[in-house]
Amino acid sequence: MKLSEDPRIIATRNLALDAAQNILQEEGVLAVTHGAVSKATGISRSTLYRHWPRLEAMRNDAFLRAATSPNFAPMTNGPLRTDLGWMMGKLTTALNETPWGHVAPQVIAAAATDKQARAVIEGFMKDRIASLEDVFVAARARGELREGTPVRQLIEMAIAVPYFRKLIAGLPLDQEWLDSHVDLIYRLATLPPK
Amino acid sequence: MKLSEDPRIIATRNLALDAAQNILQEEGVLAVTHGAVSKATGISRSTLYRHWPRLEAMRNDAFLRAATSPNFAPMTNGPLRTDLGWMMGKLTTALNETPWGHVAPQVIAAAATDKQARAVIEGFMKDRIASLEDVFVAARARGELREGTPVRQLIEMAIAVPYFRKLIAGLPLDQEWLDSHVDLIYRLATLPPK
DNA sequence: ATCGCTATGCAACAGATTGTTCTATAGTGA
DNA sequence: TCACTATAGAACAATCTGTTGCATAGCGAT
Repeated sequence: MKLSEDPRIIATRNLALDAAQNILQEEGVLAVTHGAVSKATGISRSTLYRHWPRLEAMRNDAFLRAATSPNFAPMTNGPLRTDLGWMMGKLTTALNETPWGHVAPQVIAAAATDKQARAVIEGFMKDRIASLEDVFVAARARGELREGTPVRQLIEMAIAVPYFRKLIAGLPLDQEWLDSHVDLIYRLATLPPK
Repeated sequence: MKLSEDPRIIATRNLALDAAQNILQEEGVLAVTHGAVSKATGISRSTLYRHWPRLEAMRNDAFLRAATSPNFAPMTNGPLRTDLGWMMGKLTTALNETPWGHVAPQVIAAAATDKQARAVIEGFMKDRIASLEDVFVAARARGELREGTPVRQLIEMAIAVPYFRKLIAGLPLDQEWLDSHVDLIYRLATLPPK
């Protein structure tokens, strides 16, 4: 058997990372310490040091746990307006209802100095961009997009606004906003040539 | 004379806040402590405690210093495309060349729990939105905008993308990007009715 | 049920950091 | 020159960090 399958290890690890993620989103990266997690969970400090001898590793695991989110398999049956609405709905839900929405600002702040935090963000963004790209590629294959549509730019806009609203401006991502946002992106995508 | 005019106080305060701002952007909010600033500046800890008995106040002063930026007086002579380019250029420059571009992620992360950090962000955003609003209002007065143009939504998009690129995605804000971004916003603003 | 194996809890420790208070020194304005 | 006060520095208890050694309890296998 693999060592990591010992149920005691699993339990300790899960309990610790849940608490770490909590501390991360409520007090910031630097507050995630062996001592703080120990106090929050009842796990003894020495045990936590055994699991994560380097504090950085524990923080990174907390990042990763928060960034892990449900599958983003794109729907590309068309029409574009429908696919777009579905994908943006998924993205909005992830920001609204998973820990990522709360932890992301902390990870972003940590990315200034922490390579692993930056890697977490880049991986996350790459996924989102790829999902939307699939939607646009399928739309183009169906002939819904004219030549020269700035797909990358549209994708960036589609993602930037909800992130900006949620993480930076502190504005809600509700259904009404979502509809008008998707509508604007869609109109931009199907704009006649200049 | 006012106590605060003693040159020793001014000097100590400036030196300390410069260092605090530096630590803020490089190591995060929680790293800004009396001890860290003392070590960075040579100012003795006891002096720093005299200036800011509460650590929170020192951090907030560091936030404010970073968020203070050059005047954003809008240019509203028209045409809209020109005004828009000018304003977005100012916003981009501020993100690229002032401390705000580096400190903002830390302030945003701190805003999760720190009311003053949130106030700093909200004030900053309100300024930016108001500046762009002036541009659109002037354009409407000149008859450049049709009725029903979703100005608030356009402003949000205009601001969201550069913030997203710079703070979240880690992408550059160069001239080429700026031109195509302004172009897209302009086309959206002057879109024919559905 | 028993027996190795090992993860955990607990206590102890040095070193660093924090918040506080005191005194001596040095810069300030009159 | 003189009174005032900001600063530096030292000392202190309290807390936090990183590490180690040992006893206990849970695990899988026989």
